[in-house]
Amino acid sequence: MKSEGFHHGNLRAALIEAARAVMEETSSSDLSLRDLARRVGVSPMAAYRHFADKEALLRAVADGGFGELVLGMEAALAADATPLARVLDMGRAYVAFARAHPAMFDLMFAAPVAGLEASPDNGTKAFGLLQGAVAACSPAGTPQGKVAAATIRLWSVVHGYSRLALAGRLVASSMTPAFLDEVIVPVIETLERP
Amino acid sequence: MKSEGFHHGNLRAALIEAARAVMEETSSSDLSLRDLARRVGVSPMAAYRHFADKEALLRAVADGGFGELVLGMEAALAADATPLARVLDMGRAYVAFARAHPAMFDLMFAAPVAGLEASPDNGTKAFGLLQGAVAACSPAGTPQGKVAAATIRLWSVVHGYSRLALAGRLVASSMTPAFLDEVIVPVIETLERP
DNA sequence: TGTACATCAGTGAACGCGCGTTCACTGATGTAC
DNA sequence: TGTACATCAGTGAACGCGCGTTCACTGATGTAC
Repeated sequence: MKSEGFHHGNLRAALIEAARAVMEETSSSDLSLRDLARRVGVSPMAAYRHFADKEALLRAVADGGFGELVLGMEAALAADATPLARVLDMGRAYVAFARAHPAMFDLMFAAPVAGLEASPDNGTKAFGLLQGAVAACSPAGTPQGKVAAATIRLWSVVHGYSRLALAGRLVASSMTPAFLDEVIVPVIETLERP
Repeated sequence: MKSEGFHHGNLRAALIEAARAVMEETSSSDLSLRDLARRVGVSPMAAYRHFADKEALLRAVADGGFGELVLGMEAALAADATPLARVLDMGRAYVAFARAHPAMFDLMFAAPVAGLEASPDNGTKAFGLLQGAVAACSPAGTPQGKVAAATIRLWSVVHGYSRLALAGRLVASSMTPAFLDEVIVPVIETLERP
């Protein structure tokens, strides 16, 4: 039994979870360290035991978001039989994630990330998943550059669609699942072409 | 001769221009009304003579950004002979704008815009330009829904590519003009297909 | 088995800041007569 | 041609707020002997 005393137990996780909760409530990625501490029932300074500064906390929250996105994409991977169906479902999962968690999605791509090659995060993992799925669709012997371009083409289309939807730039009739498929499918069909 | 006295002359335009300048300097879309007033040499309250509140100022700045984007897209339209080349160049212009003015691009798509159908802005105009260019590529008699999907497909790909680049999610080799073309061109080729 | 003590994980007050906006105001401008 | 006066476009001080972070600190924990 965990005592409810001086020591919190798992403050790090609790802060990250609080951040997630705030974003769901407010649909905004504006987070305040003080507010998170308040919600967890801890003094503002307690956060500094677990994170160097606010920026580090936010990066941890964002990485958690990417982790969740990866789970969704992996589920899509597992659910389908053909490579093309897998890619389509991954794209759908990507957009579904963005629309279900708009503030988190915002945070994940908010700050320009530096040194990503040196220390890959869950975002890198998500990209890797997509790249693998795209490669599986490409004819044997397709040059690596073509696969890279196809991956970014697909990522761009689902990412851009997500952001336009969240920014309120798409009318309602452009946000149905059927319409999304109409947007994505022709891009996927470019994968098999020589 | 404009007196340098009590009255500023064109404070509204000056504030918008200051916002633009701050964003170029800082590469951030974090703007403070007080800071803009300070730069223009005016008291913070003077801004309220021209804008209802900070939000309204930001919307005006963003609309100016969309206006500039429209200019770039119109230049692309005028510069090419074939419908397909026009669309490609518009896509290039879109990405070039985003990369040249990252903070402005951020601001333009920052807040979810409401009531866009009731009062269209320059963003709507940009979308209209793209839609027209896409329609010009489509075979005669292509149903309106197909044109709409194709437009959003293209918009999504250039928008998503821009954002991924700005977020630091693309490696350097994926950000060359040639690579961008490799990303866009297959999407444009989907336009002519039945 | 008991206890001294290093370490861990918090507290709490305070600092300094800059923000958006309110309020009541005043100097400059231009127009009607 | 001169002037009264409404309107326009600013001023300037203040409010109340919440923020990230500093500093010095203390209570809880667990381990070596």
